[in-house]
Amino acid sequence: MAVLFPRGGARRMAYDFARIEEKWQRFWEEEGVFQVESGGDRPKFYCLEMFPYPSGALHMGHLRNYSIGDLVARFLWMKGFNVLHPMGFDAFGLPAENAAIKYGVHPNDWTLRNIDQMTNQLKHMGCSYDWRRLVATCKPDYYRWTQWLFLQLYKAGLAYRRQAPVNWCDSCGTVLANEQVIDGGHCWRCATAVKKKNLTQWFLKITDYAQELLDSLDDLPGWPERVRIMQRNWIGRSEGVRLSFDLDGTEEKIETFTTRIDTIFGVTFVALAAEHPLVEKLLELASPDQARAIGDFVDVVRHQDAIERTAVGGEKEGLFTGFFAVSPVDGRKVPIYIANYILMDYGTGAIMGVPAHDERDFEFARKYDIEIIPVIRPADGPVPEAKTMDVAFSEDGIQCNSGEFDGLPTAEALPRMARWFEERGWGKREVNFRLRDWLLSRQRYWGAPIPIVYCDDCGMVPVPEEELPLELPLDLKVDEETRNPLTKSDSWRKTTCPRCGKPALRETDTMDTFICSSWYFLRFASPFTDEAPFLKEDSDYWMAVDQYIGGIEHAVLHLMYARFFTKALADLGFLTVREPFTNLLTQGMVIKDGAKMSKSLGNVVDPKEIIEKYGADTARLFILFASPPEKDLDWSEQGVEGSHRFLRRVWRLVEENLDGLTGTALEPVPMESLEKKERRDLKRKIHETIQSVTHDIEVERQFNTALARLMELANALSAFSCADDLDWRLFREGVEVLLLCLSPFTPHLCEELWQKVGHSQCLARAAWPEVDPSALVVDRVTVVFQENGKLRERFDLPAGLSREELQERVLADEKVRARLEGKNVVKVIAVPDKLVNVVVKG
RNA sequence: GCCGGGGUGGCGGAACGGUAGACGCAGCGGACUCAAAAUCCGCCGAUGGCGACAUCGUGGGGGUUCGAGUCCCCCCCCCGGCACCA
Repeated sequence: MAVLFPRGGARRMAYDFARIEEKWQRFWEEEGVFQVESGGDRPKFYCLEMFPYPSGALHMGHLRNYSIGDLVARFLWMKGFNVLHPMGFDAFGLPAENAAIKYGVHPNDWTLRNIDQMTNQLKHMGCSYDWRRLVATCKPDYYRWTQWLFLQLYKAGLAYRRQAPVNWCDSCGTVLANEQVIDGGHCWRCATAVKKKNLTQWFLKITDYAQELLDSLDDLPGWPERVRIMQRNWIGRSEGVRLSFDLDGTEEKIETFTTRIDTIFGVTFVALAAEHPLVEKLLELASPDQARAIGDFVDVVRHQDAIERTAVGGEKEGLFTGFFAVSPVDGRKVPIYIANYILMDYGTGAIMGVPAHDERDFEFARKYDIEIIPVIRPADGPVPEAKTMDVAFSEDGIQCNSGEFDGLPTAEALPRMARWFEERGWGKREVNFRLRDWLLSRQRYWGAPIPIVYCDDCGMVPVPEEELPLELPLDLKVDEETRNPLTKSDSWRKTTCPRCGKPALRETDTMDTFICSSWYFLRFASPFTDEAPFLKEDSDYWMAVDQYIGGIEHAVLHLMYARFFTKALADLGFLTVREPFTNLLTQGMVIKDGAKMSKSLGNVVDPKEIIEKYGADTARLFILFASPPEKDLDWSEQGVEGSHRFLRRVWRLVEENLDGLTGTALEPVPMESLEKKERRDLKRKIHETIQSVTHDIEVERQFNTALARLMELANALSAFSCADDLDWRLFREGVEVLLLCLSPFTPHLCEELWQKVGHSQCLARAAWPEVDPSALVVDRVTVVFQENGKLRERFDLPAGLSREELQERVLADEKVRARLEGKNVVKVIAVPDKLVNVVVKG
């Protein structure tokens, strides 16, 4: 302890976190400490956390997300940046409707009440948000601009309506975008198995940006590699050749797509998806019996479960149509099948079957006894025997049975044969993507209405921009039967055509809420304007988001959509940047008892209770200390207590030494004027702490190790005893560095203690401490002596000894000499300030 | 199957190719107390030894190196993503 019995012996105050936290939250708010404007001398920094859905209460994932964000925002302000750190609510969505059905509350009331509650909770966390900039996507002054942006995309041809087989979730009562179907065909929200339905829906042309979305992933070195890989997988680019086969005896052509044009000489069949348009043609051309067989088969396949049909290892089923296709390269006639494993969704909905070199085609050919022709052999082996093959040979190899291409390795054959095809006009090189257009319609009430009117004479007519927002009527009742009351409301549906004035009908679907969250980060830059969704001067100043923080679950949802929006808005001239988020941090989950916290497992810990019991500072400290941010975090009540204990020790460290601290000059003592070891050690510790904490936060984003260093500093300060004024000056320097560096983690406690030691300026707006390089000078080091790399002795030696000097001094030591007695020393390795390793033989 | 990320004390987790286990939690011993809580001090990878010490130890097996948790090769296990995508 610095002082056992504090001077004056006055009764000291206990760490009353509730009082302190309330006091400083009020102070920050009343003084407008965290309000920021664009411009000024400081470089800008935009720190953003994924905004929450207003479910009613914060959960641990939020607590973690926002603790990390607030740490970054506060740290960077102290480092000299002009930090934009806003918060809002992703407020449209299904839970509000479910609550309406269950509790008889209107979704709007339910949502607004939850926003109030959660805003309150966020304020109790002590986060440094500029609350003036709050946005809620369900409010007309926000969705007005969501609708406006939709119309801009519509005008640009990026929003369109068409009929397509789409994903339908029975439980949610709406369609879903492809990204929202996970785990082999389940709804991302409720895990219900989705169905395919043929519906006319609104889409956004995200596929226009597929190539750029893929390419510019390389321009995002600040993103975790795994997120970029997930997006790359999702976009699923593949290069190949589109080629057509003639339908024998007709003028019809069958378009196929292949990435393995090098296997063209091995084609032994052609297969069509059951939904392929050519199937209709075949029905016309076929004999009545054949037509019946085809019709029956197609019916069966079309009714097969979508998931089952696209699952690996699913039973392949096909039917020979009785027709033949003609191969363009050699005029061979091969049978045409309809097969359940061919997807109309991908490529052309028809394939060339090469069983020798494709696993799926192989399985199919064996089942239906189709010929197999190997055209590639392994580089180091013979041509596979068609009769005895038991798996397809799908690797690279050497061409054979391929005419003029025989002997070429795959890597060469592929481009050459593609060129050959193009030259002869048989096919065209083509790039295919797995990414599909974004289905944005939702058959739900609680969302932003799609601002389109359908007129018998004029067709689709956009609602005029000056009439926006097209407000969602709040006087409709949401219940189980009328899932989307807009469809039953004449006052909503019946309108007049904006173009011709005749009676017309409104669109009753609303927008996917991911649309709302695809541009909210832009609104934060211009939250007050009613002229535009955002002002270019603001977005030019603030964008891109320098640090974005959120859960990995949005790797291919929100994060892909927001990238698409940013690019589209840039092309429309509204934005300069083409990528919204420069650096991305994906935090791990909060785990308890080895499993994700969930109601069904009953292992949920409510942040509210933790904050009430221990305070926000303790909750934040624990969550930042228990694990590095990207890893999952194991919740431990004992760990929370440990964090609380640490804060009480910091409190006492200041409180019990208050007289000494305030009775001394606020003037750091330079290292040069310190001679005593204890003083030099403490001075060094203080500056080493600044150095490593800064590095851990700024470069490594390892907040847990930063805290470990701060705990060490606190321990060192506790162990230091002050005898004279020089000691107190040093001690005070240490305490202030501790408070400054700890403040982004536990801001309330640090503000309070900062004030106690005599500062009148708010700590949140103080400057981050600077490292004094002269204080980092190391006097003595521990050098180890090793025998064949094994640790034998330790020595405390002056730092900076030369290689030779070090070796000499260590080898001269009595214990070392005794150890080496009679041994044959082959080699000595000396590393200054580290070790001396002796290689002995025998 | 393909692509990522992991595997270190009882637990969460640290370690520029150079003292493995920082920091914390739990545990053990002690101080203070009538007692408890709180707090403080000490110990805390395993095995053997009273001890100084010794041996082993970062999923398993090889290798490179004076020296490997860290680099290379092979294998096992866990987590995540994609997957009948032509």
